[in-house]
Amino acid sequence: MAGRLVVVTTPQRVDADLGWALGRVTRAHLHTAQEVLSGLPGGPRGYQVLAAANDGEVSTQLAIARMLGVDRTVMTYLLDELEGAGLVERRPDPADRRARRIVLTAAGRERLCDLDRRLREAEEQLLAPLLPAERDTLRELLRRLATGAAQDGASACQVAEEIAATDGC
Amino acid sequence: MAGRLVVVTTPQRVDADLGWALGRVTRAHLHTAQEVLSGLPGGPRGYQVLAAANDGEVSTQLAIARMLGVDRTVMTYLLDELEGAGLVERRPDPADRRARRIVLTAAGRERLCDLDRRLREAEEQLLAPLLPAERDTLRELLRRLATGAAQDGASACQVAEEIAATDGC
DNA sequence: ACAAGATAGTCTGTGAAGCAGAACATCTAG
DNA sequence: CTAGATGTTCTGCTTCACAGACTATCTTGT
Repeated sequence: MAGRLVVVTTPQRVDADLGWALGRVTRAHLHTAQEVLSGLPGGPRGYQVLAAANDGEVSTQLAIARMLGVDRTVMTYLLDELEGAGLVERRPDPADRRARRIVLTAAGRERLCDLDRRLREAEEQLLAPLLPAERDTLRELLRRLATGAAQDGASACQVAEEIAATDGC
Repeated sequence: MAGRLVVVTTPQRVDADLGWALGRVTRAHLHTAQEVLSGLPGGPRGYQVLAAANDGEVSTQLAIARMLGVDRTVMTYLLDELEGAGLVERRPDPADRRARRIVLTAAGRERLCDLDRRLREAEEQLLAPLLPAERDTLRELLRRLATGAAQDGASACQVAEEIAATDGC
């Protein structure tokens, strides 16, 4: 209200709400992802389980569940389906016989690799309204937020561009 | 597979997945929002309905439903609750007697204003891992993605900083 | 002016999805 | 060796949102 010399943008407008934008983008992403991942057991979450299991650092069911933010009881039937499709295996953890290590089968790795590529394409289409550099910035900012990591040196606007050229697979 | 000379970053790691980051951040935001909005009928979505109805441009139930990405049948009981709490009113649309215009009551505007402020604080805490400028960049990028708008001139990294100083209410 | 189809809102049923809680096996600490 | 914590699975329940039908109104074509 005070007469500051300010463009009067964003006073309680929905499209200024972070929650609204997040929800909308997430929903849109989920939608495109579901098309790409329609055949995969568990859909988008099935993919995330594959990806989580693939990078090895987290591999027990509970660790994956926590990383993906799903209930542990959900992991059970998610993995049932993925295992049934021959994409992952539940191996006894040698260090802790209560736990199961989730490892990808050869088919699983192959499938993941393929999906990864197609997902990337779909995402780029989703991010079309942004400039290429901005897309990388967004990815990087979201990644850092999701991991809870603070900036490690340079600003994201620069960092993002350095990440660009990777091949996948 | 082919021996390209490439830094082997981000080969199918979960935390490189846009969907994963989006889901995680959205979930975190929803969680903090739910604390702030615990008393509000409809929770976070109740807030979004208030915000959508407040900016006037979209005001019929269906328009709001589409903007928020909820089913029209859900709007009915969402609005029932908000109306029951005396925060909004359903007024007949003079131009179309099928439609209802959703308008905020005085109490609704006041409530929205208060929630808006507290939500902002909570969000800033959520965005703590990012630098202040990066937070604005993220907000701006997400907003543009959500509205589907392409960049209108300057890059977001600059644009965001110009938006900063607004008062709300 | 009238009929036919589209659209806004509401209501009812149904199906799915996920969580709480218990059960079982195993680990860790005292 | 006991007591409590932790990983996984299973059962039951609640919740929630979607499909579909229904009414009222708008729109279009003839």
